[in-house]
Amino acid sequence: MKKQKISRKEMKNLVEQFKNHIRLKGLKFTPQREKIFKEIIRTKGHFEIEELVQKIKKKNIPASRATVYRTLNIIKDLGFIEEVIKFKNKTIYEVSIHHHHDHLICTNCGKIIEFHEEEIEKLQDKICEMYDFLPKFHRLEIFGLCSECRKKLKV
Amino acid sequence: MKKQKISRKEMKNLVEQFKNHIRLKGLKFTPQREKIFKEIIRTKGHFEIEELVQKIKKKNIPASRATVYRTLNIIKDLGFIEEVIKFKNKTIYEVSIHHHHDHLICTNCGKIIEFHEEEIEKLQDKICEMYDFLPKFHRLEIFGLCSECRKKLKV
DNA sequence: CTTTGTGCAAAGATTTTGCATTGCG
DNA sequence: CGCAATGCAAAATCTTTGCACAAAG
Repeated sequence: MKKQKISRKEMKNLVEQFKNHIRLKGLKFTPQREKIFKEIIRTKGHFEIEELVQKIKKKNIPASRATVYRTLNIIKDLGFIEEVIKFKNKTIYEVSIHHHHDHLICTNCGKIIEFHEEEIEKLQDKICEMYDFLPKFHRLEIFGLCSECRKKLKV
Repeated sequence: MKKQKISRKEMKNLVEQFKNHIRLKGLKFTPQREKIFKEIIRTKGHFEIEELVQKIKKKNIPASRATVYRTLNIIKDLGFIEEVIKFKNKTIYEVSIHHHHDHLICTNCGKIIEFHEEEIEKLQDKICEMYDFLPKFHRLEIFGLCSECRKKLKV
């Protein structure tokens, strides 16, 4: 799975969106919020809060742990990042806008393989229609053993 | 979605399984473990730890919070309950053996609608084959607005 | 009897919050 | 300027752990 870096233009766009959303809510657009948002967006994939806090500390971005948590919640409420999954005692976030895939998660080594299957997406839409349910996003995770662990464990 | 109660026979069977598994691991089968296990199994669907702790307290089952946590982890390792999902700050467990369905989760009211779609299951198997991945269990969750909240919010 | 389990309270880990101060709009 | 955001440290949650005692096998 190739991860192309997000373009400068794309990022600018997203930050603009974020700014608008934040202002619409009567909140303020601060340097901290901008930088935290950018850090998150750059995470193409999954991330943990602690990881983010460390990254921010390392880059000398002036934002306290409390601010990171608070900002994270705002960004979540605005829908830029997705609800959390918890696996093996680690809480993992995902960036919604990058999330056009589902996951195979190895319960042995923790590896996450991404995939995308259009047919499944279609079936999901069908189900939502059946239940008159308006989907915002979804996640599909299959837990099991990856190829390597299978060999190692001989199963 | 109808929830038939688990039969006495079924329960006995499961407890027996649990006992065997636990002994195979060189662990001991204690009254606390049995009772906690039964409480969990009776939960046809989703449950939170705190809920379980309270239920146990209310029923005067002699098991401390620590024992509940410890037992929960054993039961999880043995595969009777599934990895955790975290949504809206609540950590939710699921009983694997009851879990033959997927979920529509309303992000507004928190309602959980269960569904099962054989086609999706088949497609998942196909994908696992493609990646030489051995599936143990999966979860598919679609987040969005349920019929009622749609009407209420007029979307 | 030996080894593991239990309860308790304390320690860890993670996330939230009160308050004085700073800074966006 | 006024109201919201920030930083800090303290508080609130959630979960694990050390230790002395109890109980399973």
